[in-house]
Amino acid sequence: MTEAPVIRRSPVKPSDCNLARSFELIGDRWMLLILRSAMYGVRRFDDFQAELDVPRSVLSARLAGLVDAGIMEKREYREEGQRSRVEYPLTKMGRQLGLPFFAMTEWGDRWLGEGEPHFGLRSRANGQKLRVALVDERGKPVKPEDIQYVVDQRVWPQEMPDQRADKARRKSG
Amino acid sequence: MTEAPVIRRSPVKPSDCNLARSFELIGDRWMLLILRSAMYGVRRFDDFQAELDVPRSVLSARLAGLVDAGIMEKREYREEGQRSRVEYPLTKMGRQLGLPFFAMTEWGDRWLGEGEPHFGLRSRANGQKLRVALVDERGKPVKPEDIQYVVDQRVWPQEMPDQRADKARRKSG
DNA sequence: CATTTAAGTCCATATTATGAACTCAGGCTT
DNA sequence: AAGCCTGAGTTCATAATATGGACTTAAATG
Repeated sequence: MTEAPVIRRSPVKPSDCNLARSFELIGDRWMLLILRSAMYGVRRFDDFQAELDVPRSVLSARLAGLVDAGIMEKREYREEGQRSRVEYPLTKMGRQLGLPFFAMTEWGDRWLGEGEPHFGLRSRANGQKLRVALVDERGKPVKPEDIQYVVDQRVWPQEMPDQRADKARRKSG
Repeated sequence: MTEAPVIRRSPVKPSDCNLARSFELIGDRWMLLILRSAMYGVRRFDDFQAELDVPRSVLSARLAGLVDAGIMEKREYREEGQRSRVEYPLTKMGRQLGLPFFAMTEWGDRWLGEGEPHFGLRSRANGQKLRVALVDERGKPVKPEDIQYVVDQRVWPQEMPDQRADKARRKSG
């Protein structure tokens, strides 16, 4: 392995970086936890509050931020013979956080989990477990050593830090 | 589409959820931004500080937290004829955040980006752009409508909120 | 009409962040 | 040898947020 050069600045300024923008938008403990619950279908103020034990004032502010960002929607609805209530469903923008969140779940399963994870995805077609992978334009998974970083059409010195699916060396081991 | 039932609790308690654990560990604006820079190879205290303009005291605390979590390592190193310095390289645990971060980047490109994104991944083998996808055990991408949630070996009512690769309806449009 | 439920707001206290200045050690310069 | 520079922090006063509990409002229910 060659000596890694010292890199003093990232090639993408935080202010032009969509990852940094995402983190500035939703990189907050409560927002992320609210969104996790929302992914499972939780939609009501008091349900978020009870599940997460988040202070009501904070929840109120975070939901407003999420609505503001377009990730959630605030909607009145009325169940059969009930009075009208407020709900906060995810918008499409919010629902599409599913993939990053699932990738993060896999990371947590590997590095923070103890025992079998409670949650996973499965193919309805063949019952197989699903995982997140990098695929090319034809949907073909790429070998980790074939992954290149590209910044403004140019290959960036480093490779993808680590995608080796090295044989589950679990924390517990 | 059937009426979505009201879901009052997520099927995985936050305290048993590896996603929630991940968020509790690194779900913090500065940590995430530090990790973003670290993914590009930034490793030194002053470089993080200058790039992110994070208060030095906060940076100090966050780096300690990341080291503590096992995501970064604190190491002395000495360049040719220089005095010894401190660096904070990612551990394998840290490098493996690459995939969730890239998934998040794609989300940001779609929903927060203006114009062409600055960063992407490419296959060295055939030059094709790479993207994040859900694949089955054989590496075959699954159709969005075939995705099932599984909680403790049981199928959970809802589907994956949204994986439809619906024709790029960009914010800018 | 009193209660209950849902969805908040208000407010005093506690915690954390911010920004600027300061420290400390080693190597470099003159 | 004395002073200067750099990297990696620490310290501290002030500012901003979070926390937790009580309170509010509105509609439905007994």
